[in-house]
Amino acid sequence: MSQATVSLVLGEKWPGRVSERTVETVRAAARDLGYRPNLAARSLRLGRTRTVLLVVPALTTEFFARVYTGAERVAADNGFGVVLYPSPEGVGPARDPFDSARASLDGVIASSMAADALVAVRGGGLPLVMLDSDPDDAAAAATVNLDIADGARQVAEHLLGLGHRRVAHLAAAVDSWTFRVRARALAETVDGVPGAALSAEPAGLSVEEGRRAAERVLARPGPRPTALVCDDDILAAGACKAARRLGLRIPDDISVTGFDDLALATAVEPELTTVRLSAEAVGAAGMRALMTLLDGETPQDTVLPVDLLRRGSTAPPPRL
Amino acid sequence: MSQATVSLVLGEKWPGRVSERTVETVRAAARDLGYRPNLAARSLRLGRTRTVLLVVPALTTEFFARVYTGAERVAADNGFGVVLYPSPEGVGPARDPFDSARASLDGVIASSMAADALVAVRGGGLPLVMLDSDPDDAAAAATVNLDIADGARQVAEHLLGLGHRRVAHLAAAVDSWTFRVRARALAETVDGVPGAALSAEPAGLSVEEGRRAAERVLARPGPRPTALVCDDDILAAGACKAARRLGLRIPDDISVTGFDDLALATAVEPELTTVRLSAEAVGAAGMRALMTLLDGETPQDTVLPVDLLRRGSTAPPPRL
DNA sequence: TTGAAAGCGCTAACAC
DNA sequence: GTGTTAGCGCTTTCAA
Repeated sequence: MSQATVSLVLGEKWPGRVSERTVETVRAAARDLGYRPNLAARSLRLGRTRTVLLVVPALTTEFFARVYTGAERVAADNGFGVVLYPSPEGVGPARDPFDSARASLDGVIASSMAADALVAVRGGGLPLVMLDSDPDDAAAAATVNLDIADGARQVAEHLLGLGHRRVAHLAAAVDSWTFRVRARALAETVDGVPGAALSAEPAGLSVEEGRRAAERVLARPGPRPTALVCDDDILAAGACKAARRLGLRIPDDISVTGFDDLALATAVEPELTTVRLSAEAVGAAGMRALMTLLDGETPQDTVLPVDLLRRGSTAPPPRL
Repeated sequence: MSQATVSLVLGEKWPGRVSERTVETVRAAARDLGYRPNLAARSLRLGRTRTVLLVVPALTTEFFARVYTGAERVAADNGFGVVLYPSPEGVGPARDPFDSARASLDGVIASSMAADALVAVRGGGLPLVMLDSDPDDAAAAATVNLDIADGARQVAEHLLGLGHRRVAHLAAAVDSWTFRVRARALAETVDGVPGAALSAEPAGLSVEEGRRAAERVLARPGPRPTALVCDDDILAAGACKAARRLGLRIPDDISVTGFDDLALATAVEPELTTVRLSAEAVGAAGMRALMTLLDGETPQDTVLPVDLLRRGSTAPPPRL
């Protein structure tokens, strides 16, 4: 029995070339011997690795863990593996993502938030799908976005509809497309209502920094905002803590909104009004786009819808 | 210039065999050409892949995302890559982890909670490090544990010291060593104090299920427990919600404790008294043990210390 | 100090 | 319908 025959059978390329009887023999032998193909050899021969790199800013945020989960599922369905490159937070020289990924790669999916790693990724010359990033960016063969602008608009309209006129935006202190979009859509919507005013305050992406930013906002001279729009749920949790420390009740005295709908959003009291972003869908759509690309076709840019979840942290502003 | 010379230089095996001048020439050329060694070929030749599989129950829980982060850091320092196998939650046939990992593997690190995947892992014949699992388990060449028993004891002593005598345990409905240890240590400590009683209530690992379990506990006939010990912070967040729905104040009417010290623990109000488990340290120690194993040495079993963080969710029980 | 050559395990083209 | 063979890119042994 030759190697070639075995390869044909195990690669499901035998119909019309190998007899049924031989096929059975091969399969039985493979099973009995516990045969496992050597992936390194296969990769070497084929020049493809069936491995994809996913570049995310950090895994410890539930959001990107979910993105990974969605991406991994689709990859597995296509016989691909996913290697993660969590771009190092803060200081320290970013390791070369292509070196860190011990495997050779067939393609890359990258979040726009993993800014540090992007330069290297762009230079990689590999098929690239960008997540949640500027669709006009020429580097990516495809982009998968959430309709973040619509989400921000829905938040603003919800709040304005409740009667809020002084809104403060706790804006993520991260220079990334997704946060710029939030700020712009929010500003446009609020500006569209006479007498409504928006202020912004930058905040690092943690509960603690969210709390401090909210305290700065609430300590400002002049009339206090009646609603705090936060760039994500973590910030919103921090904002709630700040409000409570100052003796303000949520939502009676002040409304708070988040983004993402993390587990956190329903763990806090009151539950957060937030914009649900389906992180798993982002990961899955990103991987699907990359698979299309690897098949030599051109994937469509995807924009995934988002919904506003009205929960307990928003209400009409207090009467004067 | 031959392949061999280049290989020697790039593999840092040249001293005494290649002239300094040639070394420089090779390095310059490699840089100019942007040469990247083909890992598949190297793996094929060496029979080792410098890739490790990390088996975790789910990434979307912050805890295991942190374990990955710690493991990945140590792996990268040793020139290894990490492939994740998040064992499928709930139903569905578990894919073969060795198939899912597209690379061939040099070793495996597995959490005891990823029960489904374990059978396949054990059969792999690869060096295996188990995380947070029974040290008597013979399958693993090494175990890395947290001193969970000590954590549970500290929680119990803290509560007993505050004067609590009726304690309920919201026990994770997962059959895993780590949770059995918590239950046992808690029971032993409470039993050591005359007049103190412990009851247990199983709960799925989510805020919602934690809330329901706590509601069951608090609705039981007879005197209400004055403290709720929860197997993790997520459950504790649910328990807090249950208490509040019943009009109980935390910690005045009832104390609540968690485990893990997730971001959630300080996001809720009041902040949770909890046992800090350093998930990153677990991942890092696990990877270090595996590296030792791959060097042909025998790693020590590791037990990492834990600390009780006393925060706002515990206080003396209400006076009768 | 450098080069030539073998071979890791696989797949695909081609010969039988 | 099956077998033979070349060669993917690398490391290592051995010869020059």
